[in-house]
Amino acid sequence: MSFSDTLNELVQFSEAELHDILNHFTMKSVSKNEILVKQGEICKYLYFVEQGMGRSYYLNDNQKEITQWFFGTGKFMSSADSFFQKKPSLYYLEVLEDSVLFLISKENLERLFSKYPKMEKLGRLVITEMLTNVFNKLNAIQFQTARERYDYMLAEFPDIAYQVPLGHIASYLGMAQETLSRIRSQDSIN
Amino acid sequence: MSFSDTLNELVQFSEAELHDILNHFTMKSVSKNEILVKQGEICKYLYFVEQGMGRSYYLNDNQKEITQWFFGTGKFMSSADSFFQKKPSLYYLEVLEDSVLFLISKENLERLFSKYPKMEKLGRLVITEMLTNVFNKLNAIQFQTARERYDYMLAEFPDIAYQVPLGHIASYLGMAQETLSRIRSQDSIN
DNA sequence: ATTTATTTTTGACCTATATCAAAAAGTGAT
DNA sequence: ATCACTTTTTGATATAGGTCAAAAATAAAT
Repeated sequence: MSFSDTLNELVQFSEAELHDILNHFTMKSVSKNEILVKQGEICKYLYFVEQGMGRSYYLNDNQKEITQWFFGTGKFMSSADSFFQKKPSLYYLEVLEDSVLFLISKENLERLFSKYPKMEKLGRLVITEMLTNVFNKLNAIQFQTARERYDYMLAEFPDIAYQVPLGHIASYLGMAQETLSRIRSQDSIN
Repeated sequence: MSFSDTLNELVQFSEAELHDILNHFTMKSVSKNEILVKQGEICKYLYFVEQGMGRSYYLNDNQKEITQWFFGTGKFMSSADSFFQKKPSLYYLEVLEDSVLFLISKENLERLFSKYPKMEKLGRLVITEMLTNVFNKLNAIQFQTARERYDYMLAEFPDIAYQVPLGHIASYLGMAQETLSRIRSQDSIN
């Protein structure tokens, strides 16, 4: 589903509105492993993943990368707090495969917000959906076994689960990568 | 800090605006252990905790209560997804001590949103703050020891940590209540 | 095509924390 | 003040999953 379809599904826009809104975004092709934002930098753009996927991650005390979130095709990707509050980002934002993104600056987004009240609603929808998803992950992580967490991953990100390095998924799920490897090998037996 | 002070701190309002906004809310006193929303019901109101505290929780497969979030004085409390999307709530909302709340229906809130664009901004601020907090908890839970999680709790909810039953905190932190009890008894030795 | 680097798998061992059970402490109601 | 009920603590035991180390499989580079 294209960007404009996604927008239109969330809130009904006219052709002209949609056209104008699209014009506030910039399309960008980025290649695999490109870093969009570094920890400590301000996240200047909100991205829409038209095609491809990305992740956010941080470095823990042992400098190990911990994946915080995956952003698949059709999702908005950003370091939300950094973007909206103009604070240094706690996370890296990385593209995991060659991707096409639409990006918008905070200033332009604000312009859209004031021009189209419906955009405010769209913003609220997108961010509450994100909040719900994060709570879901929290519930999965909080009390479930490694096996169950992986099942959650398969359900939540079926497209992503098989396309990114094992280690990224393991850290996302809060387990050692050896554990995830063992879980997967169990699966392939049955 | 009172409700109007909190609003004013997030976004600057005039006296008249503030007065009008306040008028869209209803003040309500609720007593300890009162349930505001049950799992499966639609959460009809957004609450501001003027005084007191509450929590959201759900029942796991063994019918055990799992605390999902604490809402202290000065915070907005709701089952966000249910409230904004009018979907059945996945969570109970409970008041943990005699409290004073300001509540508003979705319809009234929408009215405020369209009347005061600044309210939209406030809404965005509140919800991105929530999102940040949930991500923080996720990071704490994902890879930290029971001891470290409890430290996170003390840092994040210092007021709440000593005022609610141990079991609520343990489930919030994703550990057995026996474990939390042992952590605390370690503390009191030193 | 080889070599080099990266990622995944497998094995052995260990530890943090869960679970089960029972005692102790605390709280509320009559 | 006593009884009933709830919450917290303590002890003993079990286990899921972490850690360390090395081998195997993949992928990337020359």
